[in-house]
Amino acid sequence: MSQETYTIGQVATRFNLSVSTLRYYDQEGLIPNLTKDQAGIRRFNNENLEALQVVECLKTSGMSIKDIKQFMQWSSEGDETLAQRLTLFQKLREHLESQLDLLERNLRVVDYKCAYYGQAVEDGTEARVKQTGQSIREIANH
Amino acid sequence: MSQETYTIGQVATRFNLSVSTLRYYDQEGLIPNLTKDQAGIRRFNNENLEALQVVECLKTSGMSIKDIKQFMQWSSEGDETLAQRLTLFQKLREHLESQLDLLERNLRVVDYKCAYYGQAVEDGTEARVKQTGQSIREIANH
DNA sequence: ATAATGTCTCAAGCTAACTTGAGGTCAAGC
DNA sequence: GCTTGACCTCAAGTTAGCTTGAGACATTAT
Repeated sequence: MSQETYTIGQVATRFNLSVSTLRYYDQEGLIPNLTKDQAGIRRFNNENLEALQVVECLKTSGMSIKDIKQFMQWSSEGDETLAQRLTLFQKLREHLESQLDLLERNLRVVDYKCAYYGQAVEDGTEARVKQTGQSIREIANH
Repeated sequence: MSQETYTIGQVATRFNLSVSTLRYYDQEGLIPNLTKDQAGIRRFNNENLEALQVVECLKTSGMSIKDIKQFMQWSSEGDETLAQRLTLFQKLREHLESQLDLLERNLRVVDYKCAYYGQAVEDGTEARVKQTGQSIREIANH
């Protein structure tokens, strides 16, 4: 377990976030137990970095800052909130599954569009490929 | 080819969008060739509905209104813009693939969290399951 | 007839998630 | 010793994507 700490600038680089975004997250309570040194400078430790990993996962899964904050609060409230946290992740799993489903359908449509416009560009015109075109719904529904 | 038309309310219901959202889309140029009757009421025909299908696909793939509008404009400019439209869909395909990748990684993390909190709830405490816990990065990277 | 329902425009309002700017501290390098 | 760069706070500004509200017609149900 390393005792090392990192500055906000280092963390920003590592997570590919801006410094002001990190300060905003701190302010919004997404990084529990983040402390400042005697000069008032934020010192990120490993626990903070792990929290940030979770934040990134939740954020890119579509969760709002407010809901992520709620989760972080529950986490710091101990065993009393275990059920809420379980429920949150179960809902998130369902959400992710339907997201994946949607994106896969979209990918099929986009693949078709690539083929369509690929042919059209080859032909120099949309006219021919337009004739044989399928509707989007046909493609999306496999 | 049906000649039928639909009111904004009917379309809103069918697409699960609000009436004001549809008006906003129209205003932003996402629905080419949408016409109004003598009373000034929007009449959606099949072409408009198909455009709306595309809008939904692009939107849920993460494209901005502005970029969707650009695509719709290109579409109505004819064969001169075929190359741009092809490029757009090729980029979108890449975007979708990395989106899918990310969400799949997130799903693995969330699955782990479900198992973690499932056990914790059973135990009545996080203490035990915390011992054996893996780091997020381990899970996300398979 | 009258009231409810659905449509319209146009302008203003709203929320989320940041970003920017002013004004200030501190440590390191020249 | 002074400037540069990284950090700080706090308040205000920004952008996207809608939503809401006021005021007005027109068609349908009672």
